[in-house]
Amino acid sequence: MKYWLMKSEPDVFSIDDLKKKKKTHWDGVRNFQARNFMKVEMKKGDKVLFYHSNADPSGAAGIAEIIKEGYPDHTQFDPDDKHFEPKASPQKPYWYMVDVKFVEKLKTFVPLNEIKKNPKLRKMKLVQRGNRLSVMPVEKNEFDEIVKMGSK
DNA sequence: GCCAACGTTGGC
DNA sequence: GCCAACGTTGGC
Repeated sequence: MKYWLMKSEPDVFSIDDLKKKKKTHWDGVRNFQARNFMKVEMKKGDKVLFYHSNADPSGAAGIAEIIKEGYPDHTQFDPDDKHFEPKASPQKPYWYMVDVKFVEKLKTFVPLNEIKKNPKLRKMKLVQRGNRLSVMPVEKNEFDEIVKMGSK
C-alpha cells in the first residue's frame, strides 16, 4: 500500500466538504507528474493525507482513501469548463483523476509550520523548496508521523 | 533545442 | 496582494 498527499484549497473543497459528501472525484489536475501518479501509481486502498493549500493556515487536515483508480477526467472534454483541454478526446484523454472517500478528519489540524519544525518530516517533498505538486507520494513513516501529530 | 514571455501555484 | 519558483508555450 502506498501513501499520498493531495492538496485542495479549502475555499473550493475542504475536508469538511469531503466529510459531508463522503467521496469525490479528484478532477482538475493539470500537471503531468501529478497525472502520472494518479494514472499509474495510485491503487485502491492507498491512503491519502488531505492537505489544505492556500489556506489560513495551510496544513494537513484529514485522511482519505483511494476507492477508484485512474480514469479520464471528464472536465477536459467540456468546452465550458475551466479545465477544458482542446487537444484531448474521449479516445485520447490527456488527463486522469481518481476517486477518494472520506476516512477521518484529524482531531487537531497540523499546520505547515509544525510540519517544517519536525525533524522527522524534513525529507518530505512538501517542505522542499519550490515544490508545487498538488499530488505527491509520502513515506509511510511521514504519513504516520503527521497522523500522530494530528491525533493529539 | 534554446530561451524569453507568460501563466500558475502557493506561502506569507 | 506580493512575489518566488516552476511549468508551458512559441518564435527562432
